[in-house]
Amino acid sequence: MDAKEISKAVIKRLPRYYRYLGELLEENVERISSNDLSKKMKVTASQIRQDLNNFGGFGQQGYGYNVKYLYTEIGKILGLDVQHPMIILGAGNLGQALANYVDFEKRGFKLVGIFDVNPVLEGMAVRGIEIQMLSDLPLFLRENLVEIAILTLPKNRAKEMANILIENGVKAIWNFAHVDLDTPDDVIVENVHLSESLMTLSYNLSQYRQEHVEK
Amino acid sequence: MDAKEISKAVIKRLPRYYRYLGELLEENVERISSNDLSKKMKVTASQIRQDLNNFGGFGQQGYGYNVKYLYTEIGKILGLDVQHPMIILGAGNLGQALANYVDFEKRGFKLVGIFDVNPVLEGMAVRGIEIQMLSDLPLFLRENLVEIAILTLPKNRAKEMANILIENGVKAIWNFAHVDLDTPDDVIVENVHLSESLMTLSYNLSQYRQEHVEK
DNA sequence: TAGATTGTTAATCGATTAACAATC
DNA sequence: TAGATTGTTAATCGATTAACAATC
Repeated sequence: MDAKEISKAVIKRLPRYYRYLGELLEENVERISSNDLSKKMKVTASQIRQDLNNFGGFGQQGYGYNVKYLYTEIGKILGLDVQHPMIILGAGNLGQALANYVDFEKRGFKLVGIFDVNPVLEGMAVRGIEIQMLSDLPLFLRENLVEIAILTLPKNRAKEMANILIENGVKAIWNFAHVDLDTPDDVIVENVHLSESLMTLSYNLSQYRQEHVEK
Repeated sequence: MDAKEISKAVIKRLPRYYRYLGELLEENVERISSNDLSKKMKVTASQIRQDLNNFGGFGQQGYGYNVKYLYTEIGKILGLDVQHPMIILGAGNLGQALANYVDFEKRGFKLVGIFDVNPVLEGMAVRGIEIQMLSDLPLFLRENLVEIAILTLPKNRAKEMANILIENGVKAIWNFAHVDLDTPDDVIVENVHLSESLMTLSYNLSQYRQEHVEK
């Protein structure tokens, strides 16, 4: 029904708008113009207006944008107005770090299970949720509604578990494993490849040095 | 001296090439054509050739690319052939998770210090490195060469510490705090905004559902 | 030499910015 | 009404893909 396809670039920017609007809201700012926001965010005002207009006319000529309204609307667009039951596979440091992010819960991402292979961890609780064995995952998925799975497993096991998730109807995977998952079209994958991010940093650092006369 | 400016899009793809070439190397593949690599990586062969040619002619007509050679060369471009002394600010779950990534060390990213505000953590060691108090950071920076700082602190403290890092000559910040740092041109910042990544996932999930007849 | 595949130019596509009429 | 600022079209810029001559 929706005719216009929204570009990936726009979508990637939405959460950043949401963050800035949230900050303005905390500062009790009532309205903001694309121009003022553009200065804060260091993007062009034109881009802000174009981006927002992909989703409808949130502003008002001569006035600008109502911060609270825009914040709420972007929240809805991002799906933050509904609960997303979520599990974590891999209760290592990273898995536990993510489990402890209080902010996620605030935005509707509700942790309902944590799984690991290590029997030593079994029964240990993180934020009130007991760590279960990965072997119990298929049963858990049949008995509980899970929308999002967070994968913080080594790459081989990540691939294997991704298949189990897909077979059991999980529709979104937040993948921290250093591997590209092969998934059907109806499963959303968002990758966080930390080592690639660090390499990008390293590239920029090396490059900058070469351009600005090392030695 | 280098005339041609390399686009950000290309740079972001480099680590992924590096990862795939590393895998091929492990599988003892000696050479690969842009066409075969394009199938594996699900990008166009044309893009691969264009990307690589930004840095020089690594291939050979009629043959393709030598995997080992290309892997090494991309490694050099990414600055992985030299050591990067690195510290972590924030010894929470995320900081500890990053400290424990063995892979980083393999690529030249050498952890030389971990800092936190929590006195309870003082003296505790992660991977043989004792956690120090953040108040000791300026002194540490004056006495030790640090290239990269990893920021896993809450946003207010992150901003404050970023300034201290900059004042003391740290040239690159890997920022996990939910804030955009304001840094001079000669300081490289690479942001990892995890909550924004999760929101993108959430958007795609919601969108897919709306397009494919919920209910 | 014939076949394969790169390096590179040209064509296409998409995203960003500029400009301005519409309108609050 | 006059001023401000959006929504939106048009112009520009950049990135991707296609095509093919060069060459191993």
